Amino acid sequence: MPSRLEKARQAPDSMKGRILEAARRLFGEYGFSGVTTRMLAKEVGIDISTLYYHWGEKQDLYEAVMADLSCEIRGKLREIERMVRGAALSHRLEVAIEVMCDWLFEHPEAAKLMLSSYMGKSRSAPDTHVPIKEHIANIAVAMGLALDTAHVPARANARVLTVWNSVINFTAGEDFFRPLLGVNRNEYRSVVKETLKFILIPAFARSSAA
Amino acid sequence: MPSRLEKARQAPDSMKGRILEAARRLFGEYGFSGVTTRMLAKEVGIDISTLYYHWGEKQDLYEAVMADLSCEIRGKLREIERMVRGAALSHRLEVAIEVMCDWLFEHPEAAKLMLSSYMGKSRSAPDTHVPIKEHIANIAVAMGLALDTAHVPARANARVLTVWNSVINFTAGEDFFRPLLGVNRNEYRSVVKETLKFILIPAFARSSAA
DNA sequence: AAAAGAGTCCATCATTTGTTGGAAATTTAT
DNA sequence: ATAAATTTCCAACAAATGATGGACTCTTTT
Repeated sequence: MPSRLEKARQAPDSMKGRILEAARRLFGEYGFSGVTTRMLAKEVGIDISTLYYHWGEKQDLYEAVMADLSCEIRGKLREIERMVRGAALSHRLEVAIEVMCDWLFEHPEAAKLMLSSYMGKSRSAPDTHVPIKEHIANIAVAMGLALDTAHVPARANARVLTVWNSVINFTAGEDFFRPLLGVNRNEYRSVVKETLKFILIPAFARSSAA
Repeated sequence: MPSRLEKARQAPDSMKGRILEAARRLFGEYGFSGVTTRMLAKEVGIDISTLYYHWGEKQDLYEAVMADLSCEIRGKLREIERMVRGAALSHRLEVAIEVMCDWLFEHPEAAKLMLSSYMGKSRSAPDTHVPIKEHIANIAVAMGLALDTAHVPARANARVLTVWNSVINFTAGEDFFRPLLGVNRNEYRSVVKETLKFILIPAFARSSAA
């Protein structure tokens, strides 16, 4: 039996990887309690016990999904940090919004999983939050809102969180917001990016000029 | 047996009202699938069948919760509209943020319910979204982003949605964000308001001056 | 006081759900 | 080719869950 504490990424064509991928999609769509082991097995096209064989209990699988996601987010943020290092603040923000939106629009489950991780308790106790705290602190420093990641003022963190949340929201909620705006997929994506830049950049540009 | 299509608000001391209140709290906290009829009954301190007697199936109760919430939101938005009618745009925004935050901080389940209504599908089909579309359009007109509620550009709606979502997020996610900022309840509330005003007002003030 | 009605609870049922043991099938090693 | 290990499926179980019928209690009406 394969280890359940496996940290390495799963090959997407392996059974273990296929299960993880389906779990991510379904957990993102219906939440932890909204997904049954039978739904998962059916989605992958396998028997329930095969699922248990690879990942153990439902909660273990959920935790694996969150750990995997967390790892991916961390990588993405580092990538962005590398891209904008040394640039002007408004340019940094613009690139960050652009890149995060592009990625999250292609992985809406990721945004949904993070949202339910922030907002939702579950009586079945998968308290596996994505460890976003460090990332927020890093971004705050990168944006010049703080001098050192160990001492970031609450105000600075709150400002970063506002940006972060706005991106997560529009990507996670596309199915609900897009009909509301009456636009197609491509239009939605460009309107969202435009709006986020329009709203978020001026505030920070001003504070950086001051 | 009382009608299940009852539209009027329930007296908060009646059994039907107490059940609705508990349902709102629990559905907000754990989501539709995360709440069992037994949890609900226990929360109110009654038997399961009493619950069924008053509200029928679980889905009916959930829909009642959402309808009630929707009604309350509508009232709150009208109240805000009345308060800021005729004022300058930046003042309108400030008051709207202030009042909505105050109310949602006192009713965090409301914010959580709306979020899960936007983001989450459920296989048990309570597709009862809060009809936010009209409200967003009204706000857009009130903010001078559109001339008439029937023809609001997607851009305008998207901007209003950004504001709306930011407020919802910080109020719904207090339990997660507050430890992250390392502040107490009162500090959190004031930091959130300050941050929202700091970020959201400049963008609109600029566009209004142009 | 008696009857009618409304509200609550107990016991129970049928399904769903998480989970497991063990047999069959498939792959890998010898 | 044969044995060993790995992977998959079938069948089943116990607990949890949504839902209901009927008895009991309390209030209101006549």
